[in-house]
Amino acid sequence: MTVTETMRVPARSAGRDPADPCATRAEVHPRPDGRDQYTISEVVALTGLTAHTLRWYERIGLMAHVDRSHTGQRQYSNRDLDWLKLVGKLRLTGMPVADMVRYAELVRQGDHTYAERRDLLEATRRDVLSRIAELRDTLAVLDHKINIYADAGRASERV
Amino acid sequence: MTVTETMRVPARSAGRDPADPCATRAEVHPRPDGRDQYTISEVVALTGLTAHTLRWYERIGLMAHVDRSHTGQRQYSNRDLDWLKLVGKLRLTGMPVADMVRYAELVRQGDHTYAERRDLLEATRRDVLSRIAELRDTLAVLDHKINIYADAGRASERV
DNA sequence: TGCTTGCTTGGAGTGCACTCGAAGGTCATA
DNA sequence: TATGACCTTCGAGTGCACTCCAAGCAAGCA
Repeated sequence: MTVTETMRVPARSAGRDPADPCATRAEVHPRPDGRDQYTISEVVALTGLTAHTLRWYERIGLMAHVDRSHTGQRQYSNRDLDWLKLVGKLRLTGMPVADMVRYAELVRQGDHTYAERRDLLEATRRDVLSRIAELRDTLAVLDHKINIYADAGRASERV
Repeated sequence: MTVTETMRVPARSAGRDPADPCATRAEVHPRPDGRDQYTISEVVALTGLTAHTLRWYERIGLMAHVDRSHTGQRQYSNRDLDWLKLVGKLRLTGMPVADMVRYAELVRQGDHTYAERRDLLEATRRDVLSRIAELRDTLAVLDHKINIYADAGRASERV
């Protein structure tokens, strides 16, 4: 992978708009080494997503435009990483990408969309709760079946 | 929908092979009205699947061949309905259709596949457990975000 | 007798979420 | 200076799980 640690000084791009696109304010979690610039391959290693998928996320508007170096290469910030972490969680809930894009748009539109964002998140929360209930139910069915097979196994041993 | 209640006498097909394809033995749950024959549109109503999907399930081997009337129309049994219910549960776990087909094949192959079926089910069980854990985790993130928006809302009220 | 409804078939089409390929630019090291 | 690693773009391709279509048969009804 080689991940050449260039670590240039934040040219002028680190000072992003304080009402930033894709993270809830005051929620940026700096990574242990204190850096705030990551190449796409570093983000690949950190998130488990592919570089293709990261570029695609940006193309469809699921991520705000990522900073570029003077040669045009992407430089992801801690804020971007936080956003990707949230996206990862939302993806696990089965939320369609289109809905996540909608949420990203709301974030980009600024503070006056708080209520709508909250509604969206609360609807998702309800979804997650019912998915958990479904899975519990499925677990019960699975356990029932597994027991049947276990009993059958024991019965055939006794023969 | 019209579901013409023909209710013919089980011509000769109800007496299926006791080592039946797609249900664990002694697990047929008769429906309240005591019937054991359903047209495809009745099954659509009972399962929420489309007729297209039901035919497709049969085509790909996710269901054993369904009985036909003398005119070639499908007649689903209670056993088929039980199987569809299990498939529905497995589908909720995110199990790929190909894996469900594999399980259906094992069922069709008879009793000597019990151990393998059980392994498959236990692997699925582990998956379900970890999905539940993931969803709980996501729930925590969601609650955290929702609280932030709620606080922001209260703060702006106070202004 | 014709019309409508509901069913049959095989094959083609759809939507989603990636996933890949081709052509080309930049940079550090041999 | 050239080799290789890494990046860029846009457009096309993939795999999954359906979903639909066209042509045609059977049964009930005016």
